[in-house]
Amino acid sequence: MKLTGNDLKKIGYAEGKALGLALTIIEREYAAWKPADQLNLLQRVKDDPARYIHDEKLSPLAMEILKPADSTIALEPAGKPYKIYGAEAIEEGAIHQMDIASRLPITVAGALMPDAHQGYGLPIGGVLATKNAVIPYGVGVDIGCRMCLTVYDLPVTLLEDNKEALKKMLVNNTMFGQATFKQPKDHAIFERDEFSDIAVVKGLKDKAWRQIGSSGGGNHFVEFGIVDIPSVADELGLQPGKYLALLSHSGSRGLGATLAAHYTRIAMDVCKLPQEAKHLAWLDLDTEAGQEYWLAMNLAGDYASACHHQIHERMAVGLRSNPLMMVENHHNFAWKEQDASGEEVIVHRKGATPAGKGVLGIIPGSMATPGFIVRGKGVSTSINSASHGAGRLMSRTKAKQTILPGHVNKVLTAAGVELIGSGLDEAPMAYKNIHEVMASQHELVDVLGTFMPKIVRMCGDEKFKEVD
DNA sequence: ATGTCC
Repeated sequence: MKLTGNDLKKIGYAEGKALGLALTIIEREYAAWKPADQLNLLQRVKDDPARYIHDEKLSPLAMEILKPADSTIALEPAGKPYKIYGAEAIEEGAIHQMDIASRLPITVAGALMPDAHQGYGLPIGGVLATKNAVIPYGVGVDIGCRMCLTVYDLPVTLLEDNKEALKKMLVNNTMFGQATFKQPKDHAIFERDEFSDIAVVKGLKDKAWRQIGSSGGGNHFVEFGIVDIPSVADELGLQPGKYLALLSHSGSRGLGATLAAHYTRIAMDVCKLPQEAKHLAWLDLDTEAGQEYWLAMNLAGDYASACHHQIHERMAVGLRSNPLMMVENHHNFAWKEQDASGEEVIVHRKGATPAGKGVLGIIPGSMATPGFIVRGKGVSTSINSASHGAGRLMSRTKAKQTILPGHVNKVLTAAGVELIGSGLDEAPMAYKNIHEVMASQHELVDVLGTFMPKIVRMCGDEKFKEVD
C-alpha cells in the first residue's frame, strides 16, 4: 500500500504544492515506513509545522505549510479592448490605469473619456463594465458627485443690474468645505431604512444631517450664469434664447467619503489583487458586503441629489422665481445596465456623464469657460458615456506652484466672471480646453445648449490675492 | 473628494 494524495486530503492537506511535496518526501525518505506511520508523521507536520522547520528531511514541507496562502487573484494576460476618446491629450498614467482595469477577470468592457486623468484605481474619466461585481474605487471617493442645473424664468440682465444682490444670495445660501448651515433643512432622505439597517450608515446620520445642503471643496461650485439655447430643444421645454440659470457641482460630502473608505477596505480584504491593481478590489454582488455597498452607494447618491435640491431651493427663495426646468446627473456612480448583447452589467462611471440615447446631462467647463447641456447618443463603444468636464491639465500641486493670481484675475475679467472665492488649483488654466474635449466626443453627445458662468462661488472665501 | 490619521 502506497500513500496517495487522497489519504493526505483526509488529514487536511489541500490540493497544492504542500501536498505534492509531502508525497515526494515520503517516497524518497520514508519509503520503508508503514503507511499508517507515514500518515501519522505528515499529520504531525501539518498540525505543528514550526517544530519541523529545521528538520533535515521535513523542513521544505514545513516551510511550505507555513507560507501564507497565496490567494491573489491574477489579472488576465490580455485586457478587454477599450476605446480612448481624445487620447492625444490624456496622460500616460490614466491610460496605464485603464489597461490594468481592462485586465480584471470581472471586466466585460471599458472606455476612457477625453477628460481622463490619473486617480486611485480606476482613472477619473474611466468607464468600466463588470460582471456582477462592484469596485468601490471604480465609483470614486465622492459617491454620487453630480451636476444640477436650474433654468429660471428671469432675464439675464439681472446678472449685471443685480449683481451684488445675487452675490449676497450665493454667500448666504451656500456653504463650502467645513462650513455648514446653523439650521439644516430636513429632508425625506433621513427616513430611509439604510440609516437604521446598516451600521456604518447609521453612524453617519448625524454628520449627514449637519452637512445637508452644503457643497464640498476642490472642484465643487455653485454659480449663476447664462444658459443659451440656440435652437428649439423640445426635451428641455425651452424656446431659443438666453436664460438666467444656476449650476451646482457637489457630492455626498462626509457620508459618501466615509462609505467609500469603509467598503474599499472590505473589498481589499476579501479581494486580493496584484500590487498595481489593489485599489480595484471589488465586492461580489452576491455577497452581503456587496449588497450592502450597493444600498449604501445608492443612499449616498440620493443624498448628493438632496443636497443639490436644497441648494437650488434656498436660491429660488431669494430669486422669487419658479424654475422653468432642471437637468441633473451623477458622474461618480455605478449602475445596473444592459450591454449590447442584452446581458446585465455593472457600469462604473468614475468622472463620466451617462450618455445613453436621449439621456440629458451637464458637462461643465471651468469657472471662465462654458459648460454644455448635452443629450446622449447611446454609443456602445463609450458604454453610453461622455466626459464629466474639461479634465485637469495640471495637478493641483503644480497649479498652485505655477499659476499667478494676477493672471487668473485678468482671465476672469476678460470672461466677465465675478468670483466670490476659490483655490488657485481651480483656475481656468489648470484645465484642458473644454472645446477640444467636446470635439473629441462629438460622436457621443449632442449639444442642446451652453451655460456660461458669471458669478462663481467655490471653496475659499476670498478672491485670488495678488502679491508683489 | 474627505471628521484630509480612530
